Amino acid sequence: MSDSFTSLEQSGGAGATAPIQRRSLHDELTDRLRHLIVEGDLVPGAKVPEKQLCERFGVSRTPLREALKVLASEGLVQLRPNRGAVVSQITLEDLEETFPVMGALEALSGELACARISDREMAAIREAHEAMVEHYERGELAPYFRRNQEIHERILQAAGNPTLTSLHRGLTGRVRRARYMANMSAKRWARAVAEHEEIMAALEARDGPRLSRILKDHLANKFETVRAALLGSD
Amino acid sequence: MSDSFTSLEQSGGAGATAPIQRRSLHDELTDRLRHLIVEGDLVPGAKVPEKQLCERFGVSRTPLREALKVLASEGLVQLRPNRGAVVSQITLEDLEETFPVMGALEALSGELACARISDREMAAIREAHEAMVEHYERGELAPYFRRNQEIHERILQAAGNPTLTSLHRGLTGRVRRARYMANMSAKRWARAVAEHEEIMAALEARDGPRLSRILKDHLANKFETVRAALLGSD
DNA sequence: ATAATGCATTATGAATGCAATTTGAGTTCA
DNA sequence: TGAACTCAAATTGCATTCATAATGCATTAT
Repeated sequence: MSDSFTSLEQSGGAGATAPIQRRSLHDELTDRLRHLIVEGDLVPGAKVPEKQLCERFGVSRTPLREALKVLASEGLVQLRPNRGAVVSQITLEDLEETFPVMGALEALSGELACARISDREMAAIREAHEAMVEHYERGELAPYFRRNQEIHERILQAAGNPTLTSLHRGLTGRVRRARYMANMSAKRWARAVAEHEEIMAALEARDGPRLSRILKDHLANKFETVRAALLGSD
Repeated sequence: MSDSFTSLEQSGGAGATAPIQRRSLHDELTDRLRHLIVEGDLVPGAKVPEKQLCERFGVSRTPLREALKVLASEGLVQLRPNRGAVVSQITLEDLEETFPVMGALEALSGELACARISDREMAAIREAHEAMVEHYERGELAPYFRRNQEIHERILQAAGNPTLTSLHRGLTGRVRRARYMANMSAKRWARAVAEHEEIMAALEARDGPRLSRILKDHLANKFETVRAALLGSD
């Protein structure tokens, strides 16, 4: 949904002739607030006091409120009339409906990526994959997740469909706040890595339908992992 | 005395005790502007002068500008710093990347709908389908399209996934502005109706995977129709 | 003591004001 | 003629102000 973003970075090689990047305050604020929410600095359910944030960022309420409207349309905050904004909670039910959609989007990304991916992009994904597997073998969870995410993002990128990327990014932002990664059973982790081996195989074979299927299943399993983590079972 | 009091509260029928619902201006404005854009009253490429719209709606610039920020995040307008908003153009390239995504979303909706649809919903879709076919046979294009859209919306609804519905609605809004429906060849029209027969068959058989496939193909064909209409060929 | 009421305080929704930027007509100069 | 410049008018971005609704607290009644 940040299409307005791409339109900004249009012309200009580097250097003295490059247009001066001037972002409007509301745009900058939207990004910063989104970051605060997605990264968990503003916890779900917390009120979003305008005055306090205005002082923190040194701006007036006008651009801040504009930013809140946008974040509300993204589903990250809820605006209660005359009662201010709260960081929206993410429930298990939300995840239950979000993951299938992400699965469908990723499945499409796999199909498109197989048709369009360049050797350079393929190499980058292969590299990220191998780094991820190393982290797995060393039991390094956080770096594993970063690489994991990188791989999925790169496949999205390779698909070359900004609309698709944008929708997916929005859902990722919502889901990431669930912070489920802490506990994942050894069994589930092994399975995820095995699936990633399949992903690589299908991608390198440019087998779109197969990659599509694997990614969809992969996301479904990921949801099961999340569910288990949130319920404390498994 | 107290009698008349209590009787007021209790007898008041449906509305009397229901919470008074108030909408904020920006919320109302967002909907109205979105409608103006999606329905083509504001043509793509046109500037959106704040002052003029403020007078038209009788509000100040603040809530209007908030609404524009939201519409920009939906991709319906573009905000150029210090230069105001324009209704974003929809290019063939945009459609080319939007339709596959809509296809993926509708495919998912078909799969979910088959698993969850109620008899009542099924009956409503069947009814809309038959009305649509009648319009086809009479060559009534506009009513045909309305019913067509209704069917796809009802399948979405039956899928019972608000996130999915919401993303799909956003894409529909962007696409509808292309106003391609004017000219559709008899051949393409016949094919679309035939596909809808298949959709009904798969749905009534609760065959999720099949419906999923059909819907994806249906959307792909729809894109071809749109492309042909926009290029003036076929 | 507990619950209900009224009032002061605070926060939110929207309008207005002001500085900065863009736009475009009119003018100058090649 | 037309390209470039000047400057007023219009438009936009943001801050400030005003009006209204919500919240917290003291008081009162039960």
